[in-house]
Amino acid sequence: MPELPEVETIKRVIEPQIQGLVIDKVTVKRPEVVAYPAADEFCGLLTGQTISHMTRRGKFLIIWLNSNDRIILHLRMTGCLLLTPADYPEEKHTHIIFSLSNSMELRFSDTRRFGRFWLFRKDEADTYSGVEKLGIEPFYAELTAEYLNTHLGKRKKAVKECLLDQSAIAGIGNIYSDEILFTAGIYPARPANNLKIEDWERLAAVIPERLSYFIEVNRITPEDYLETKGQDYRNTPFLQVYGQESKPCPKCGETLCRIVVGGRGSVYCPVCQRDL
DNA sequence: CTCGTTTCCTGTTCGC
DNA sequence: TGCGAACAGGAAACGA
Repeated sequence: MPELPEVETIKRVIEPQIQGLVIDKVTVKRPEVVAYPAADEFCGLLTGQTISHMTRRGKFLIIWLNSNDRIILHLRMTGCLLLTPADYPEEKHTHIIFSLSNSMELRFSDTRRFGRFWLFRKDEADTYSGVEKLGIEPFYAELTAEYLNTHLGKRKKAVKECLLDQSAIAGIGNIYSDEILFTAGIYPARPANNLKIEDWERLAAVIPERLSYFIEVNRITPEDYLETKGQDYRNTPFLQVYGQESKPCPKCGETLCRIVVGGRGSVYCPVCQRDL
């Protein structure tokens, strides 16, 4: 489940290795993975194009071409991008292969097939992918207590659900919402309209701090990334609460609890994150 | 605008 | 040991 830190890691690993390469051929094995345009058109339009650079927006990756056409992709739950030699063993569930001019291949695999690709021409409006609906990037200066209070402070739903709302803040998923709320000392199921300005202030500070921390500890070399099939950089040793149910709280030693908030499993410390 | 529900998918875990 | 059921979850689509 790549969230902002993992997507940023993938960008940092892949981008330097594909810049300036030409896409010689595109093979789509699962047409439904290409959301727009039709898969054959997707292949046709990309063949022969040169890769300029990559950017990230929330959990989306954008591969820019010299023509200013752009590939947009979302990895969703199990999507994975891997740059491999052409003769490298193919991962199960590989759905798209970009054959590149240095005889390497950029491969997209996705067990659960939730991940999607879009391709937009230069100046073509993106009304499909959802990028346009995203809220602010967590590292932008606009992420202030005032912004959070204005956009989320009147909502009745749980603060955790608000953090997961991509149209408010882009890039936070289930793992890092739990981590952020733990660091901020806020109970995940607490209604957003119950938070005080001090709570929003803590969140405004903790959100970029936690995300940049996890990007930092995520650092991985291209060699290790390929070696581990793009799977083993997931911060597991650094998570304080996510997946740590019934283990002791790293701050106070109390046993961590698990509840379901908005349909998502949520782990928290009943002492450090008291319900008010 | 906001809310809850359903859908998409397969690998893993769980209960009997 | 083996089977089916439940679970995991990002985000769109839907109805209210």
